[in-house]
Amino acid sequence: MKAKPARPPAAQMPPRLAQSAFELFAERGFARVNLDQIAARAGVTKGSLYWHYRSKHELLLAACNRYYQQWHAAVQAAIAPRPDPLDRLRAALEFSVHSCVLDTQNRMFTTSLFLLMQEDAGARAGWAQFYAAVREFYVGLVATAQAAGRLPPGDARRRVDLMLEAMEGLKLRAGFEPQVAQPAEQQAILASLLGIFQTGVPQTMPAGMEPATAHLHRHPTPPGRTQPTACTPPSERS
Amino acid sequence: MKAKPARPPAAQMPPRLAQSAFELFAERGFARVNLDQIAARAGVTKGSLYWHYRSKHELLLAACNRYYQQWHAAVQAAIAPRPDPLDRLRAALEFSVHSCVLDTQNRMFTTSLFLLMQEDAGARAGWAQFYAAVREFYVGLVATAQAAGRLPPGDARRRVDLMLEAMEGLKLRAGFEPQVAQPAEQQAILASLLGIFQTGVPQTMPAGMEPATAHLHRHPTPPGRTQPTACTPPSERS
DNA sequence: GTTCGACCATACCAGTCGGTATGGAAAGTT
DNA sequence: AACTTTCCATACCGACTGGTATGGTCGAAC
Repeated sequence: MKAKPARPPAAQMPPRLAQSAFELFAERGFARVNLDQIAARAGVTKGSLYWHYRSKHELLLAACNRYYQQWHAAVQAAIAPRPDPLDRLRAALEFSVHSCVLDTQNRMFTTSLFLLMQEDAGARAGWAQFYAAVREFYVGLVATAQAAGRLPPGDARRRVDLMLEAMEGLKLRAGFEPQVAQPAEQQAILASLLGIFQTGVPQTMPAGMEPATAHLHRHPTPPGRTQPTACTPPSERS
Repeated sequence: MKAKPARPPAAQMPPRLAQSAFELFAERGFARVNLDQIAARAGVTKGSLYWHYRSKHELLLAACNRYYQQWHAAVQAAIAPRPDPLDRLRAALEFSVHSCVLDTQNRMFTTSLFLLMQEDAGARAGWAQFYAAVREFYVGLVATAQAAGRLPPGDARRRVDLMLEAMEGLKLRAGFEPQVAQPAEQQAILASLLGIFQTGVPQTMPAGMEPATAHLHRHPTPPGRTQPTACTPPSERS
C-alpha cells in the first residue's frame, strides 16, 4: 500500500496538458479558457504548466497535434474494414459529414483555430500541413476509385478541394442550422458531396437553347422579399 | 465661422458606432477589440457608446447588420448590368469568390462571428436569417437560369446549399493557402462552383464495370507519404 | 548522506476590459 | 428665463488574466 499518491511520471505531463488544452479549447474556445483551468484539468497548477510549455500559444499548437492525430486515427478506423475503393471513399465521407455535423467539439475547436490563424503564422502553417495531408488522403481514395472504374475520370485534386471546402462550410452551417444533423439530411448531403466525384466533365449549355416550357418555371422567390431583413436593428432603445 | 466643432446630430451616432465596430471587428476580431477603440473611431467615448448600445454584444449585432447590408448592395451592383440569367449567376459567383478570397476583413469578421455563434443564440439567429436571404437570392438566380434553359434542371436549393458551403470553406482556406488568390486559380474555382449547377443528375457507376484502361491510371500519390506529419510537436523544450 | 537538477505549488504582479456613476453641455419645451 | 430631456465626457470600479518570482519536494547520482 502506498500512502502517497506518487505523482505521475513527468514524461506524460506534456501530452496530458495538451489533451486538457484541446478539450477545453473545444468546449469554450481559445479566448475563454485560462491557463489555470488547463492546468487544473491535468491535475497540476499553472506553475507546472509553464515548466512544460512556454506560453498559451505553444499549448495551442500542441492541442492542434492532438486534433490531427485523433482525426487521422478515427477516419482510418472508419474505412479500414471496407475493401471496395468507392465504399472506402463513401465511408470516409460519411464519417466526415457525421463528425462535422454532430461533433460540436470539433466545430468549436476548428472555428477557434481559424480565428487564431488570421494573425498567427504558426497556426496557419500547422493547419496548412494538416489540410495537405487530408487532401492527399482523399485524392488517394478518389484516384484509386477512378482507376478501379468505380468513378468517372476527372481532376481528382480539384474535386477534392471543392469537397473539402464544402465540408468545412457544412461544419459552420451546422452551427446555426441544426436541422442538417437529421439523418435524412445527412444522407442527402453525403449524396451531394459524392456527386462531386460522380459527375463527368460538366456540360456547358450555350445560350439560345430555350425550352418551350420556360414560362412554366416561375421565379420561386417573391421579388418583394429579396431584401435581407437580417437581425432587428438594435439601435433603438426602450 | 463656427468656433466649436458643432457635434454631429445624434441620430447618426448609432450607425457610426456600428460601422466602427464592424471595421474593428473585421480588422482584429471581436475579442481583441475593446469598447474604447470602437468609441474613439466613431469620435466619441465609451460613456457615449453606452448611451446608444447596451453592451458589446448588442454592438456586434449592429455590426452584423452593416455586413449584411454591404454584402447585399455589393452583389446587387455586381449583377445589375447583366441581363442574361446565366451571366447573372456567374457574375454573382465571381464577385463572391473574389471577395471570399481577397477580402481579409470579410474573412476576419465572419470567422470571428462564427466563433461567437457557438455560444450566442442571438448571433446564430441573425446569421441564419442572413444565410436564408443569401440562399434565396442564389436559388432565384439558379431557378431563373434553369427556366431559361441556360442550366440543366435539378434541385436548385440543394445545389445552392452545396455551393454556399464550398464558398464558406473557400474563405477559410484562403486564410492559410494564399495561392488561391491568384487570378487563374480564382477562375478555376469559379468553374468548379459553376459546375455544381451545370451538371445533370449524377450517374452512379455500378460495381464491376472496370474499364480496360484501368491499369493506365496509376495512384498519383506515393503510398509512403499518406501519413499526416502535422506540425512538429512543441512539447520538447531546449 | 549530501548534492543537484527536474518538477511542481504558492503568491503575486502589471495590465486590460466591460460596465457604471455622475455631472455637465446642448437642445427642445413651456 | 426656467426647466426638462437628450446626449456625451470623465473618472472609476471590480473582476479577470497571462506571465513571473520564488521556494519547496522528490528522486537519482555520487
